[in-house]
Amino acid sequence: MDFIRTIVAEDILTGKWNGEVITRFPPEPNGFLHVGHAKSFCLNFGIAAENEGGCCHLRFDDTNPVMEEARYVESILEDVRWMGWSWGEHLYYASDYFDQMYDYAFQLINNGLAYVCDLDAEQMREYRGTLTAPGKDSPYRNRSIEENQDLFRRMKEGEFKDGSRVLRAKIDMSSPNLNMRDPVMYRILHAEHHRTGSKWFIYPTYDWAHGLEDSIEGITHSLCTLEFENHRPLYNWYLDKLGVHHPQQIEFARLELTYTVMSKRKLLQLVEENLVMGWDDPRLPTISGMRRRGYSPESIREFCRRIGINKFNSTIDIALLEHCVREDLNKTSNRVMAVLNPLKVVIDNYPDEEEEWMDAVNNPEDPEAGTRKVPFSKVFYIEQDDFMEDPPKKFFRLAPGREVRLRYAFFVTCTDVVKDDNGQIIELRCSYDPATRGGNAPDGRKVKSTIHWVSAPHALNVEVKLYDHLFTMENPENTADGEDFKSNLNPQSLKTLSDCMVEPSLKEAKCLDRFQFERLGYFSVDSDSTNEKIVFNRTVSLRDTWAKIQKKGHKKQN
RNA sequence: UGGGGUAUUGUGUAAUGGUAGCACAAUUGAUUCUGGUUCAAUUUGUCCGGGUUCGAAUCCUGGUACCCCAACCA
Repeated sequence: MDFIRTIVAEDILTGKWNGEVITRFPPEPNGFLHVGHAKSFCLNFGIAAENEGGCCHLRFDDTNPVMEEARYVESILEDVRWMGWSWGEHLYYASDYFDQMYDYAFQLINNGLAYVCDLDAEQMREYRGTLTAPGKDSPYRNRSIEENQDLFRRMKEGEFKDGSRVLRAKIDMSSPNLNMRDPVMYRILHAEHHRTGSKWFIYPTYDWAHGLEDSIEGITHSLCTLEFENHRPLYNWYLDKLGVHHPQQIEFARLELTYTVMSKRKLLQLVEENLVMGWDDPRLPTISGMRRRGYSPESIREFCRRIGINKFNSTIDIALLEHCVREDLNKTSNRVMAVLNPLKVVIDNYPDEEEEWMDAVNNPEDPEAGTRKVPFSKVFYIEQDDFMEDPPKKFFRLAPGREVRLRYAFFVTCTDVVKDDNGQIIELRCSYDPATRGGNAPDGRKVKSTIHWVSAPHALNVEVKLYDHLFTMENPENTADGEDFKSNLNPQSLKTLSDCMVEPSLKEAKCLDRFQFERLGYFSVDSDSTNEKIVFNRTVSLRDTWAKIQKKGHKKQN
């Protein structure tokens, strides 16, 4: 149990909130959700679900109309729902509280705790002081309550230009916590809001609004990330001065992952500069990207559970995410045979027009998944990597004179290698043993390897997209002088294979369907698929000990 | 530099004064009609220095390192 759940459990035991647990997930609709957000909403919805009567609100923190768009609201709703969480009746928008917040602000003005300040942004920075030096009081700090009331009302009416005035809390310009040095509560913004339209000319800042949103909704445990720890005294101040419900804020560390970036700002940059295909690019750690790539919600939730919750920055190895998705997909996805880089094979002693339908197990991890028939014929494809003319010691697959098993079919022996004028291998000739039908030899002889295959006349031609890490560096921020994170983009992160062969059972595959291509990895049908051509995304490869052996071999040679 | 946080194997995370455990990664072996899965095993750790105690990752004390804060972003 993590430290936050421990606190919640204690609070229930002591009856701190009358045993209630009300959490919330408060995204700003200024971008798509990523797996870091998943950590947060799995925590919030998770805690609510684990406690009887608990509930978790989904609230859009839409206080800055210049950054926010309705389409982001849509995507966030879809992503949270897809991840398996439901907010029930509890869908809220900060913008629904704008009137209430305005009243609260007036309350502070009436009590001499807030004032309208005419300093511009640069002047305000000068007056704020530095980390070590205290700030100076604004010359407008001691306006009369009446003048503040009048000015603030006129700010709301839209009388003043953007940036000309703000409403500030009157706290302490010499506080060692810079957030307490008379922070801005309202700024003038003549901007169209995606929900309130042109009703407002002033918008609350996050610091003013956020605590109020939690308070209005009766949140008990307000869970947020570490950087807001410094803001907690300010939220406390607002809530105490207003005398309203005061949730308990608890901070935890953001998720960081190796080989990727996790800030909405950077993701936006990649999208806007067309360095990726969009917010749902399968290489991105966005929920929509991971969905498109073939990740299951279950695997992402399991990942979020395993990484834990803490109070210090840490970077999780992306291998853990990959492990979680393999673990889930191994149990749930049906096996099929697909050849990514085809090499034609002809069996000389197999009848020309013959076709046989072999029994294949759909999922050895799940007997319920049943079996299917896979067509076999004289000409088929195998993986180029499954043949070597001059194999090293540890290579177990097909080679001249060697016998291997074709999965669910026959034992075949390579008898000849056909090459083109350039010496490239273009075809293999084999003989087969009819007695091994189904894949077992009656005499009990063994082969070192079983390889997959796809019958040529029955094959479906498809496109496959292979993905690698988006960045070449574990930490993309680790850059040479004068470069930014984009200089670490991996030019090999997407590899498109347009001439792959898959077994005919895949003809009916629908968008987002997941499969294991035997011996290769997990693949999912991409939204770019057409009636003419199915496109598959590789979600993640299978663990590949042969690749490791090869790598080691290379290292030894070099 | 003022303030607020945090330090446990390569990476993450447990242990709340009593054998430093688990997962991922790595390595080895067994099983296997997927070089997959499964199973078994191995390697590596309490930021540093003092103190209290029979006993300290945990308590005290002094250091060190890292993160956050000087947007009218969230």
